[in-house]
Amino acid sequence: MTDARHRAELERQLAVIRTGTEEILPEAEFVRKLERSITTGVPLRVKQGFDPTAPDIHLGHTIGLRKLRAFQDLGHQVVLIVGSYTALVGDPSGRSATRPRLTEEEVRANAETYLAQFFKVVDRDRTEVRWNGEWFAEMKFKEILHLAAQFTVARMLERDDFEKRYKAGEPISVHEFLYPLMQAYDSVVIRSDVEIGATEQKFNLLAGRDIQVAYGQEPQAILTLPVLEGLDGVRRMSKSLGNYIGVAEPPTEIFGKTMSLPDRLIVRYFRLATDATPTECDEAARALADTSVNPMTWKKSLAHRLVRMYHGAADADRARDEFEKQFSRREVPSEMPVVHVAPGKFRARDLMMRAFPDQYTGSAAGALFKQGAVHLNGERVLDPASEVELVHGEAGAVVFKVGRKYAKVVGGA
RNA sequence: GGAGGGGUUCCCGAGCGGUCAAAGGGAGCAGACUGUAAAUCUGCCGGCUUAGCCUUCGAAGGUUCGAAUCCUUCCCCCUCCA
Repeated sequence: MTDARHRAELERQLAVIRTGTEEILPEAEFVRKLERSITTGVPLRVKQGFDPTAPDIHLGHTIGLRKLRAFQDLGHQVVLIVGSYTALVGDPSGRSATRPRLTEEEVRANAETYLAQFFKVVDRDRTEVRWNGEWFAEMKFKEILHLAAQFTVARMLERDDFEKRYKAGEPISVHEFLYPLMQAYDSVVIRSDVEIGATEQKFNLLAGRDIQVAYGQEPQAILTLPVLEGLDGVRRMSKSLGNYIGVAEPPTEIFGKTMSLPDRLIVRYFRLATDATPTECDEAARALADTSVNPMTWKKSLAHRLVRMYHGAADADRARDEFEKQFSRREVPSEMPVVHVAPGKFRARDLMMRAFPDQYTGSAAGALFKQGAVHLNGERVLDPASEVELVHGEAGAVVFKVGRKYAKVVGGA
């Protein structure tokens, strides 16, 4: 390739990499690395780690994953670190409390679920997967001391989350200080050129640079990605907050959850969580700025797009139809959980609790009746003690609606 | 090692011998309204065979007719000093 060709290729790659990226640090260093990769034909080693703590991948994670995929499509090498050992510590990032520590079995099971979902976005064939237990399990105490000696307590305490916890009088365990160092050491072992992570990971990512230098390596560049707000529209999307849309969730769930998003997040979701082109995103932004446009139309289009990405176009159409049927036209959904119960006479509350196993306590269920939340075959039932007869067979099935949830009870085995 | 402060229901946080299943806020759930948006109003929000009963206020004992509240021991956290 000629210099001009290299130049053009560099620009092309940078444009892709910068899209939806929060920060590249240090930018000039990154550009040099990329340039060198293009001229020498040696792909960049792009690192991302994850801790197998909460195995479900949600849209918040996909921002990073889609960036990894973009790197792959540009010909670079993705290195995924499974934090089997770091998970035993628990990342203090963004945390106001020490994380619970996991057992090794939990870690393994979580990692498997995670990987299956990870490769829905990232290309398996162009990914090197490494478990960091591979090197940490073997590490000698002397080596740990050497690693720990490369960083000072003052710098550790500069971290916003540590500082806040410290000032607030919250406990910080010594082992939590090891977390950034472990993540940094991963970069040394796999000789990372670039590490990507969410903005809140910035400290950990930067620590990698220092540690790589301490171990005689060229420091990695870091690339941070925005944090996606969850369904409440305020707090970050996370499994523990329960405000997430998981990529492995069924089509109707993804569609429905998307529809419950606050309107102001529509464009942001388009940009960060979908494969819509920048032009398409701009179009959505322009349309939504016009107050005569009903945001619902665009939200449906967002929901459809998200389902299509993870389940395909046919499922996306079905999810939309189902949504319109159930919520716009308030009809009974085509599918709902079915529970089989031996026929007989029941108090309404008891049958309702059978319809939604393990979801309600007797008190809670009784309260829902009194609040008018329970519908039985379309009719509101206020008295939890009213008698319901369940006869055998599909024809005598009873459909419960509690709030927005449906379930069917069929008599018989 | 010394001195002091503190552990309350999902979270924050009040209570400091009976009127406490425990104020208030947040989260959550439900009803009305609606676009499963926002805002607003209302109700629920430990459990149960629900006019009553049972189990909760770090743990275990004790005092008392009666304890989240008092005493003892223990566990844990924080701050300051070393």
